[in-house]
Amino acid sequence: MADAQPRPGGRTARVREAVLRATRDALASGGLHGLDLTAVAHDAGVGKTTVYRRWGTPTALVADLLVEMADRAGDRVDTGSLLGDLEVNAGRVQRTLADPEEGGLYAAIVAAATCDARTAAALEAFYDRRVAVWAPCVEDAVGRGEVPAGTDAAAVVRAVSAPLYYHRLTRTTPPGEEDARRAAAAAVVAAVAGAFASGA
Amino acid sequence: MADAQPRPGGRTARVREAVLRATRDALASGGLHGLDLTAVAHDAGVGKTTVYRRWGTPTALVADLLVEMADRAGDRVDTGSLLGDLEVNAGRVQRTLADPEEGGLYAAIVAAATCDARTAAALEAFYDRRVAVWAPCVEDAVGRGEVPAGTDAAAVVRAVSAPLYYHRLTRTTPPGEEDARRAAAAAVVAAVAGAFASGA
DNA sequence: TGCCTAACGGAACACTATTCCCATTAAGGA
DNA sequence: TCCTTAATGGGAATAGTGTTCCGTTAGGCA
Repeated sequence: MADAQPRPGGRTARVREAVLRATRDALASGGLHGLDLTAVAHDAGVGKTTVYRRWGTPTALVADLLVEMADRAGDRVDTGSLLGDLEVNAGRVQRTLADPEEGGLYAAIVAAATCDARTAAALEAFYDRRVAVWAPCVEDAVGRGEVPAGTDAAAVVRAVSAPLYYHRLTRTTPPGEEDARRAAAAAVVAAVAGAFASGA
Repeated sequence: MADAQPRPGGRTARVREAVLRATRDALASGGLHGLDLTAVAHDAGVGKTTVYRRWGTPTALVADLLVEMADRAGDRVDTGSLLGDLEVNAGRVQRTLADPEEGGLYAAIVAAATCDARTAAALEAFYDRRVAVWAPCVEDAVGRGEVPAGTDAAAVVRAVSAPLYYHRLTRTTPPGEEDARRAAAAAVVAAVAGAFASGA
């Protein structure tokens, strides 16, 4: 997104990395409300003019952070069964959301996306990439005959994350391991029953 | 929450109503970012000092709005089957979230809750009330033998809303009727299979 | 190695959000 | 009906935040 720069050399790259790290820390600890560009610039050790010129608004900063985060998305696993794969996925999502810092970061990013269309587009792209990484689990399950052909793999993957995010965003206690197991189990059962088949 | 006032008579109540209405409109059209207390006061036809004195912050305004919204939560339905009941529920949630104004309002409220603990508590209370209204659908289904005894009714109700909210918050296109049907169907299938049983 | 220019950093500037002050209004009770 | 006082409303003062200017630094290239 911001990589087509005429001079993306050493200093520019270092500044971006430092600013995004400071942005990440600020979001994790103070949420979207605590994202002050002046403070971010100070924590990153760069002039605030630089932050204003290159990003301009808090939400643009979040959008760029999402681009970087997408580059670090973890790989899928292959346990041999859909339930096993999705339990691993659900566990990772649950631990991320339950962690005070990481969970706050994700909540703040979702909040930022509600305030700005570009950030919303970046968030969608971020989850599209994560879903694309895990969708093969479902496709493999189709190949093994675990779930019906025509199953919407992306929908199944999203069905695992959905209750965990919903829990994190609408309740004051974070989701636990039990919630993760339920999320995976419910998604698998529904997928097996054909609830995510495109024709149904 | 703000009802134990020494003099909650006519004027005070009218001011609160007008301010909350203006808050609702501002959130629906401009999101949390567009919630300017001065503008809210002007639109409500009250002095800005009043808004600052009684509420103080945008998130406090949202928290009070949630108290009022909880008082207007719609009733459950009784179609005679769990799937029928939850399809109605899912349809209402989906239409609410897909509506540009209403959907924006809910997204903004979720965003506000990520910024402030009191607002988060109000949001949780709001959904607790809505879940409590619909949980009897699941309990009735247990009574009819549709789903196993020991099923966590609240979890089933939340499982219907979760994918619709997740969709609204993480994607740029709103959830559609097909998503609502899938959400209800998946929740029912999972509940029938015992995925929401407390023991499992 | 040295030039050219993009990118950066510090400080002044402009603007908006918030609070303070005090006159005015209208609940609630005798 | 009148009195007491909580609550409101408008405007000025203040604080805090966002924006811009301009000199300095350091990539990129010959």
